[in-house]
Amino acid sequence: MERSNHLLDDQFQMFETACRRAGLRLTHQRLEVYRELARAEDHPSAETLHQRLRRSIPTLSLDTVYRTLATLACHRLINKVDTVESQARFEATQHQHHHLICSKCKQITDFEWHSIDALPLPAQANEWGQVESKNVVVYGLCAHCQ
Amino acid sequence: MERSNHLLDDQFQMFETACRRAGLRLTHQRLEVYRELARAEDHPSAETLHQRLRRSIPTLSLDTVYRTLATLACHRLINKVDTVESQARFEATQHQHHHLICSKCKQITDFEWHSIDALPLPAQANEWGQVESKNVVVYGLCAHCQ
DNA sequence: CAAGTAAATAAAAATCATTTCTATTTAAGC
DNA sequence: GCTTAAATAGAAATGATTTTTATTTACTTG
Ligand SMILES: [Mn+2]
Ligand SMILES: [Mn+2]
Ligand SMILES: [Zn+2]
Ligand SMILES: [Zn+2]
Repeated sequence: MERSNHLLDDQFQMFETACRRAGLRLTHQRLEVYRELARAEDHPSAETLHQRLRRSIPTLSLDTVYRTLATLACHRLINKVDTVESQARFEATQHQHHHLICSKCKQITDFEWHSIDALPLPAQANEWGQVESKNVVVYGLCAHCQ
Repeated sequence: MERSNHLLDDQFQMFETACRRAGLRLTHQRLEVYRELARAEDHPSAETLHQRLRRSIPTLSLDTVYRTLATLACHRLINKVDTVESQARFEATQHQHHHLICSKCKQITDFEWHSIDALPLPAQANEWGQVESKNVVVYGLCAHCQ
């Protein structure tokens, strides 16, 4: 289930290019925050990411993690995930997918649903405005929490 | 587009019954918080609701609004809406629907999509655990913000 | 490959959203 | 009406995130 290093390297190359295009400097911290998020499969919060990164960059400050995540989300290089939780959660992947969220343990799991992706929105939605994204959020109890 | 007073009255009767069943006291504040939320069509935050309610109940405290919303959400009498925003937003309606969220003005609009409601989730989701809810969140720019 | 410069960082303080604490009030059962 | 546990108001505390400021650093230009 884990993405290959090769694919991650590709993603990382694209990230550096995208930063340059966006006029964002390639700082050590920024690269490492992105790399850690890209490696993660659990939609970590800023705090979680900070804890993980401290092992390799002990001086990294939490506000830098927050600032970096905000900057990257603003440039659409990462996504802030919709949840009902107090801590915001993030992901680096750009592939179209949806979320299963456990009401109990708050774990967020990706899933694919191509028939939805292909289905056009109802007329009401198109009249509303210009659609940018369309995602399904499923709540429930994961197998582990039942 | 506004719900009739008759329907609101019905909803309100059901709310009182549900509170009794849940062992929740029918306090003036609780009834008014619910009534104000049921009347609202804009998925207000706790703060917004508090501002509106202060007109009629000047002594109502903000923490009571927060506490009440948390209690009612816990008993499934209202919903906390999934968003990427910092302030939590709420709705009283229980009918199955989905959300259009404007990335700019953050306005949340309801829409219906019956073909999705009827469509079974992919196998991957059913293996994940016990599903409780399934909602679509659409981001984009509303007509007004374009 | 040195400056020069604007952007980014670390650390601390501030702010915003929400929760907790405590004394007081009140709904509901008797 | 009286009792009692639940709910409220107001204040203080907490948790998450943002802002401020002085310092450092990536990238430009000569
Ligand atoms: Mn995801
Ligand atoms: Mn709604
Ligand atoms: Zn779980
Ligand atoms: Zn808008």
